[in-house]
Amino acid sequence: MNRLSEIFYKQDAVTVAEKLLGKILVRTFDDGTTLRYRITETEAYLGEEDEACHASKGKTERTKVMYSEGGKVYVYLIYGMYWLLNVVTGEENNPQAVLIRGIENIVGSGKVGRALQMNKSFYGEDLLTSTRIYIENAPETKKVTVAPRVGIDYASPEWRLKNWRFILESDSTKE
DNA sequence: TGCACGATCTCG
DNA sequence: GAGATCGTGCAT
Repeated sequence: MNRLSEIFYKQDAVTVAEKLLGKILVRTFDDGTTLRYRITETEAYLGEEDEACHASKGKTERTKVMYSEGGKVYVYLIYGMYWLLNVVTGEENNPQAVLIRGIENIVGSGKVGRALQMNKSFYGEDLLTSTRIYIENAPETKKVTVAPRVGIDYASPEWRLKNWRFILESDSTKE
């Protein structure tokens, strides 16, 4: 096992979002089944100033985990139906997170949450110590495409147009 | 205590 | 193009 370190998660969300591409998301279930997927698409949400970030509304029951130091899981229910998986990044009291939008063969944040059977019990889960979900290191990747984030039309152009969505093209593992 | 809405997906 | 479906946040 080669689990990503606390140092990795303490970087800012934009950096972590790009570096997470190609890393291995590991999910182990109660029956011992383990799923391992390469992360293929992410989005960064950076601080209270970022109008697209849930923390732009300040610290609430839902967003408080983003105020902890990097390495925690932030999950939330969207449209009453899908649990979206995020990774908290940065230092304590600097609310940031990276949304996992896609993993191998599963494109779409809602589908990722469903495939990994996310639920509220994962809120605040520690990726550094958890046995049921964590992320393993993997070689750096190339051919990363950037694009604006999705589903945040409510944000002003300054934030809506930032290229904080990162997509790993297929066959782009370095070496 | 109530109500509007959302970092989505699927079907038609 | 619209419906499914419900916790959260803020107004009442």
